[in-house]
Amino acid sequence: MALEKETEEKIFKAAQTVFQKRGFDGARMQEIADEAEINKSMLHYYYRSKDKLFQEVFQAGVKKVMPQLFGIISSELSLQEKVEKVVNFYHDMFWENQHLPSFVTYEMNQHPERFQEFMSNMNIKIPDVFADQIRKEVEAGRMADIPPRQFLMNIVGMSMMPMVAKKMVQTIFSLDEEGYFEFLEERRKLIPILIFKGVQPS
Amino acid sequence: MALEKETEEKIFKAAQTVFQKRGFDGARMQEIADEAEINKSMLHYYYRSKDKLFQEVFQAGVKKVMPQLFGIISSELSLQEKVEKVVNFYHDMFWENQHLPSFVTYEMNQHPERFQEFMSNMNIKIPDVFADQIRKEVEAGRMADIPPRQFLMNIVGMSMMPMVAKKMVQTIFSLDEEGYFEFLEERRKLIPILIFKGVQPS
DNA sequence: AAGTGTTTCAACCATTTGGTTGAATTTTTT
DNA sequence: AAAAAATTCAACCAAATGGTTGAAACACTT
Repeated sequence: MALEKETEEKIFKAAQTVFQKRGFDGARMQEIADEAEINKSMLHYYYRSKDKLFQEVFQAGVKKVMPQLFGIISSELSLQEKVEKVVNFYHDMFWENQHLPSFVTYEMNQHPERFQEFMSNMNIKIPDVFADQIRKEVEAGRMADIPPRQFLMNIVGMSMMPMVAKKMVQTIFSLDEEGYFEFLEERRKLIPILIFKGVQPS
Repeated sequence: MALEKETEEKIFKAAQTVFQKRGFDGARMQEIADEAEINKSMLHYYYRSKDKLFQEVFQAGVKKVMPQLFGIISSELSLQEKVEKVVNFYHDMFWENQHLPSFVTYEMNQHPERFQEFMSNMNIKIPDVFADQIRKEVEAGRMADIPPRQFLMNIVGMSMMPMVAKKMVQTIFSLDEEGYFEFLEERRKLIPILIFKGVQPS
């Protein structure tokens, strides 16, 4: 039982590594087996097919991102704190899972049908508390009128884009690994300021 | 000779459609042939291999995006006008090439080596005129101090992210095709305002 | 009309790939 | 110690896939 769980986990982690790096179409079962240091037979012993293994990896990926995001914006924190928390969450998560943002984004485009149901099952919608918070700021004249979905898109776009387009950013700005990380740390501080100044009333 | 060019172009356009939609690994030569309404033999008659065909499609994709972007920010327009032009360029280009932003971004991550040289050959770096423009605004106290690369990243991130993550945006915000397009048109107007308010001096 | 390049078609090939099988070995449970 | 489960290995299979070939039909140029 101890070994059993270990192996299943080894396989799963290897699958995460390979799928997130290569995508579904680019991933090879043999590479997953090698990465897990087991043989191909074991893959099918624990997970019946590539498809099934992929689904679990993908869903785990979505679960690692979405609940946290919606957890933060559904909380009772101030808007300011929410923005900072979301930005920090994306940046922290990215160090541990460099390919995750790109992976989830891309595979979601490739197989939307399969996962829209799965997404609806989780509580994926802009929470009232978040929309209300923005409306209140607008009515108090402390914020320009902006649709909550656009406000959210600003935060996510500003944070995720440089992660999803890592190699593009590195190439255009001539950044090695270290320079790229500095670039992201620079952004981490800048984004909340930008977001709020950006919606000041004019 | 007339037919020759036509066929080569039919193949190329079909390859664009299929590669941009499915990615290199997901694309099938047979599907490209079907899309072009010719048979597989012709693909190899004009383009020797999948790899070669892909390279041309990818490079054409990069060329459709990068020179325009850098053309705009290298021009003699005001900062304000540049931002508006870039945002409009991304939004206009996207209607015609819905998969292009996602395609270029993703494939660049998958095969960075192959294309970094190609990118250097084009004049891909932040032009002095753009950096100077920002520096001047900062020194005049009309703008908060912000690294030019971050300023550029803001524009591109705000514009491209909802395109690259189309299905994610649609799912989270419950948008059908029409609602999604409205969402993007809403953004087209919002982004320049946000960008400039965001960097106002405090 | 002859010759050249283009296009089709169908068959073919080698390789890759996801998946299977079954026997042998090791580990865990009872 | 016996039974059950986990693991390995190597061989195997069928389907998919990128690519090739060669002959026949067609189009275009000269």
